[in-house]
Amino acid sequence: MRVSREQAAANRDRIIDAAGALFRAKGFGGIGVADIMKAADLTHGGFYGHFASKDDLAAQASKRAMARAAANWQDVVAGAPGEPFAALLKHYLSPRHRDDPANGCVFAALSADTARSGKVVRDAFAEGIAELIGILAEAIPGRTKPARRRKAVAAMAALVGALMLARAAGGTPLSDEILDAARRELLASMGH
Amino acid sequence: MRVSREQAAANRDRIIDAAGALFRAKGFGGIGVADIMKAADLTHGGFYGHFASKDDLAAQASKRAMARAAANWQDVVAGAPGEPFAALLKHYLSPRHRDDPANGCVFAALSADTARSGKVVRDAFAEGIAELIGILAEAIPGRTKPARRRKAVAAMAALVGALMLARAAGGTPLSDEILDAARRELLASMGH
DNA sequence: GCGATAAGATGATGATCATCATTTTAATCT
DNA sequence: AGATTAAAATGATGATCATCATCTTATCGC
Repeated sequence: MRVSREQAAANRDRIIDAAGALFRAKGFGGIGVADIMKAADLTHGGFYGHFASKDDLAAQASKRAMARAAANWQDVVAGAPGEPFAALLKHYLSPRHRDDPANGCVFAALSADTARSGKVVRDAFAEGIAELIGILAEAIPGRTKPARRRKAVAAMAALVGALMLARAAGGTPLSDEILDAARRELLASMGH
Repeated sequence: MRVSREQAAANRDRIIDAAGALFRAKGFGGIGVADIMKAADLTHGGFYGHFASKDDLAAQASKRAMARAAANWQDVVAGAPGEPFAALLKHYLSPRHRDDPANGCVFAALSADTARSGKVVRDAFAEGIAELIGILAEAIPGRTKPARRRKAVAAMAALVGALMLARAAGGTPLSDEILDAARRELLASMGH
């Protein structure tokens, strides 16, 4: 049952979005092509008309999620002109974000899988991480530019690590403690 | 071909160690029971005589790796009485550690998988994280005890996040930059 | 409008995997 | 020593999965 070109493009879009959420929720290996297609209201058959392989889809879904994250961070920064860094902390280290990995940070969800992937995927991730670091560097106070850059890199690592550990300890008191401690210490480290 | 009780215990030990390395290198789902047994120089058949399930093995291997990590951190701290925190940073955020996940930190390797696992696994991980945080808190300067605890929690998150991102960006210049920036900023945040 | 074409559905295929059953063989117990 | 037992090997089993082949049907180019 052929559909229009626009319909097909919309379908591909839905597949990429569904994959983006499911990969983040369950990992690259934790979800199958058939289930992704089902989540996009399609059957598994059409998959290889849209993508060369599951890895191809993973790459596209990751890139889209990274671009969305950058846009999202830009919005948060733009929405809090006085305290952009504090606003980012509040969003990123919230229980809400911790409890919704499917719609959350790609890096916190898929860095481990990425570390085990090929160079192409790792390069793409490095680019995405660098983009968020750039946004952070703009949102951070600091005397010299290299100092701001260094602080931004370290802050990025702290954000991702705190979210990941909070998720790994999910359901224990430590989970909330990690989010709070990371937020407070990061704020303090920026001359609070 | 039956073996002695000690031999069987040694075999089980080798299985747990092999699993600990392979799980860290490839993730819980990235390696099969048969390959783990092969790495322990056994065939797959005896597996269920030693473990109730693959999950059971994953739990035991994780617990052992966490205990080893705590002992390792204690050793590092004891070996650098003047600057225990700096010594931990140097070990943890080294390219050597980044490039050898199979023998490295369980939390950096398996937190994402753990976040997707059941409450039992998450509780075990929370306990392991808390143990390392305790060691960090002792190695950190700070006026009050709660302040040290808070700094330790945040530092733990920063360490794990930096290692994970450095691995995800492995092979790019950003990877080294992350390790360096995290080390320098963490040192600075402890009154350098 | 008609023929070429391509999207999506249905339904293999072969590989991988966790788990289990059976068999072999050596250690432990009496 | 002989009987018992348990560790490990061999070899299913059924499930899941990525990928591909084929078929149907509606769109698009003319």
